[in-house]
Amino acid sequence: MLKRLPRVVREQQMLDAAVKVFSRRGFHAASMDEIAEVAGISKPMVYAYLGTKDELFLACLQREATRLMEAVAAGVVPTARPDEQLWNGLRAFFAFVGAHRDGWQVLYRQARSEPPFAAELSAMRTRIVEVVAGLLEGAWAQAEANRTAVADDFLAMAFAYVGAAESLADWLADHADEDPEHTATRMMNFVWVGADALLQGRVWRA
Amino acid sequence: MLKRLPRVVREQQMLDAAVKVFSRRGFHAASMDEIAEVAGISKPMVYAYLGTKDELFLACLQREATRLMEAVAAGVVPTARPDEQLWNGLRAFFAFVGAHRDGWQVLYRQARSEPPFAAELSAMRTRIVEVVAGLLEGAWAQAEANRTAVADDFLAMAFAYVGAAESLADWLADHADEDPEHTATRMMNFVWVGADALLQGRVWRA
DNA sequence: GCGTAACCTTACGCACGAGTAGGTAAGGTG
DNA sequence: CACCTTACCTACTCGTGCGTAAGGTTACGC
Repeated sequence: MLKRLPRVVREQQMLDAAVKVFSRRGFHAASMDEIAEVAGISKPMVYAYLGTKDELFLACLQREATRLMEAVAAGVVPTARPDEQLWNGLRAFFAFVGAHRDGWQVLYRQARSEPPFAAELSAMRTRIVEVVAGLLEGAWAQAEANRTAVADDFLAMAFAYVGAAESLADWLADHADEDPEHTATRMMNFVWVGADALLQGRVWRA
Repeated sequence: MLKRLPRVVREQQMLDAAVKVFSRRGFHAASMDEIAEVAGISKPMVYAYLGTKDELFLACLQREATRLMEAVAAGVVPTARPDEQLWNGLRAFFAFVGAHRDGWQVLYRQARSEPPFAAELSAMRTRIVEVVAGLLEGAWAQAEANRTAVADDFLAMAFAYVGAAESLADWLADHADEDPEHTATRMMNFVWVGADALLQGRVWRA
């Protein structure tokens, strides 16, 4: 109607629309018709450019994931101390989520429960968990702790921390007034103080 | 064909089947036909006893939630020290998840992403978060800390801990060889050692 | 200016699955 | 034994939404 636009532009518009609709409705309840309408284009164009509904969702997921990863990577200084790396990473992470509440709250949560995409998401999550586990292991080595630890221990711990971060990201997504910086501080506090105490050999016993 | 069974029995069979199918396929991909088939009964019976698909799912959710709550409540001794209450609660929680991997992994994760049920689940979650926040506040009061804290701080912290626990529950659901007791120990360690250090006034600074 | 390739549309086919109509048989109760 | 209530079935209707066929229109190279 208004203008004929080049493919790359339309594709981004479609992805924007798709993210918005998927996030509002959930994967199944979202209809290709609505996505097309929100994108201001007709349905066959969506199929022509981005493929089937599954492929479209995957494309959304990958775009958002890439952006998130890049945002975090951009915030981190690889030469800094482990705790500062963590701090910078968390700041970038929560800032991103705060700015993309839609994208976060639903794409990641959504993908998790849809069997076809769960694997994809799980793989990304695993990469993050491994990075965090690496940081922990680095800090552990520096602390010259006298206890022994297995790789699985770091992994499980990292797993828990990532879960906590995701949970706080949800909190953030729901509390419009919460400052992402503040959320990052909360997280940093209990992660690092807790981890630090643990690494120094303090253990809880029944 | 085989036997005519009383209503209550059939209802439980149907719920069992529904949980299994919902967990395997996800809410939308699960068909009422398959649920009926797994339950060894015809579809109209499901409608007659448990109502529409939404109502059926809700019934599953509520049954599982109730069981979980009861399992945890049964494990906790209300007169014990806060850390022991937490320990007992966590043990019961992970034991339950370990024994009901199906129910957990999918019902809760599933419900979260389906708009019609998200509210229900969110309410349950909030109740748990508040209990944990209460425990933290109790411990805080006992520690006679000299810093000030707001209710929101405890809530956010509890939120993060619950997220971490859920994350470890997923880990447990995926690692058939992991012992629930061990998972509970992991959790207890970093929650309590971390919280303890925090409550004693140790704070991380940039 | 004219072909052709890229952009874009309307209008459909078709499968799948929620929910129902209408009917059969079992087993208890008088 | 007549009855009625409860358990149970087969066989449909019908909406919804994915994916596509077939055709129109604008821009750009030559």
